[in-house]
Amino acid sequence: MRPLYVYNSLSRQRELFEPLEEGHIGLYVCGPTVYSDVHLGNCRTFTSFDIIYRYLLHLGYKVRYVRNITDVGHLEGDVDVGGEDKISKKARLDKLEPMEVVQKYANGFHEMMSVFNNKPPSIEPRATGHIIEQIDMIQKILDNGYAYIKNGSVYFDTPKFIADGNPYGKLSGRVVEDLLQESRDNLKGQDEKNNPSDFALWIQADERHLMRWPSPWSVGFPGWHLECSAMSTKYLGPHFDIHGGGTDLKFPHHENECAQNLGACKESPAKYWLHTNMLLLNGKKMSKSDGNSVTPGQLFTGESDHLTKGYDPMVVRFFMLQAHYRSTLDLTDDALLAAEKGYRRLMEGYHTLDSLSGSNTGNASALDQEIVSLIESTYEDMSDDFNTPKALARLFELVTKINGLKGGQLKLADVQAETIDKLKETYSAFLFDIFGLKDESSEGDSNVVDGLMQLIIDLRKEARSNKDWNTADKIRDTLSELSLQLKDGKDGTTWSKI
RNA sequence: GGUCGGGUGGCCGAGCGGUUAGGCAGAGGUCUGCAAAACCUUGUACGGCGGUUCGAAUCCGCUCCCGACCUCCA
Repeated sequence: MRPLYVYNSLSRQRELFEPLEEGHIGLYVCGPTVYSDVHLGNCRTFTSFDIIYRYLLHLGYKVRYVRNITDVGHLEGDVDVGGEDKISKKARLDKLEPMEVVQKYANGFHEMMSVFNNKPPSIEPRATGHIIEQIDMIQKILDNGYAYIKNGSVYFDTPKFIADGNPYGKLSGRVVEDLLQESRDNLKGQDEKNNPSDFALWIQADERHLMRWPSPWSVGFPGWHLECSAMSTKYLGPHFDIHGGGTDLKFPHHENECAQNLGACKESPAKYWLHTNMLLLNGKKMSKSDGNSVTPGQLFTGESDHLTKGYDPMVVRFFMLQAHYRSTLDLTDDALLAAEKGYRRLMEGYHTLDSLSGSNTGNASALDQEIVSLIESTYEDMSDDFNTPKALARLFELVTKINGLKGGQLKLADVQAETIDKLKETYSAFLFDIFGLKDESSEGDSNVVDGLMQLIIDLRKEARSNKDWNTADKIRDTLSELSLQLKDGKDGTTWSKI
């Protein structure tokens, strides 16, 4: 298998990827909390991991991809300052059952994932379906002495954990002394926790809370950080290959996951931690409150002050591919406009390539070697921490070759038939299997429309050969008003939707 | 305030010690009844000031901006 390098947040270095078990990979990604419509930033994160997942599969690994759905335990604000469960709050405000809220937004989330052509994970566990596992894990942490009970709630004891030499702060780069110091400074009398750096594992709930379960400590609900630990352990074991999520989850969520796993199982959950960076809008973080925000829906329809038009989901996906997953990506109308054209060029390249066929079985020429080496580079770039922008650049260089072969600037006779086949295989593998793009132009057009268009094109051709420019231009202009564009080429006229 | 990341040509965005990134826009050209589209070719760059080096966008120091996290966040 081709060597793969990944940037590990834990070591802050690019490392050679070595699975714990030959040929198999356990991948856990923190999923969404389903209390409102999917955020566009979520879409970038899950699309990034979708591409990672797809590439691992393409390399031949058997991947168990676990991505949870958080349907309980995610609080707004902190427990001790009256933080309320996000799902529970939404249910109360909308007068719905919590599970109605969960179902509604989980459905919406799945639809959006499908619109972006993201593959579903192998397992999509929900927090509410794993209350028993979470209670078990809390008990283990208590048994190991890293948690304490206060008024029916259970808290993780960070000072004790640190005092025993455990690496709290390693993943997120926090300095332990600072965390403890900060804790002492901020400690106020009314806090239920012994220490502000402690976090809730189990939260006692009163009758107003809609989602409550019995536990050895109280009727309540689990803390947010715990679910991921419990579910990743259940489905991937206490130590697995890759844990992913957005970089904003590094602290405290992922740091606490590490602590919980160490506290319960004495093992750090993942060998490699991968973090995706944020999506910005016009250079700033998206935020609903100050209006700097675009929903996926608005992006597709163009109904937003930030956009001049709507964009196809595949254009958006292509746009995301143009940046590395660890870099912030700035969404602007100009950038999307550029991405739209680039995406079309890439797809056109695919169609052009499809129409080429090699017949040369002779020796490899310089051009031949150039193409083979570009193919190889595409794989190398992708294997270098999933560098999609670089791999994409190689593909565009191949487009130039493909167009040259089609246009006659390059000689098809110089390229071995075998190379053309390999090029076709690689090109389509990257476009569709790895990058997960879809060829929208070939979808949804019925035979009737195709037939009618061909008839119109034929009639116009007749008019043109009679030098009846009025008729020819009238056809062209009318179709143009219907957003149908005619393209007069050397080999006849083709059409497409604008 | 603390921690971390970043400032690359008109825009987006790779690269991170010597090589053309790539896409879009611009310019020139091919094709064409005209136009559009498509295709080909092509210019422009590394926030500022110092330093290390034969050589720096890439390393070091200072400085100025920007962003993220530190509290729910993908």
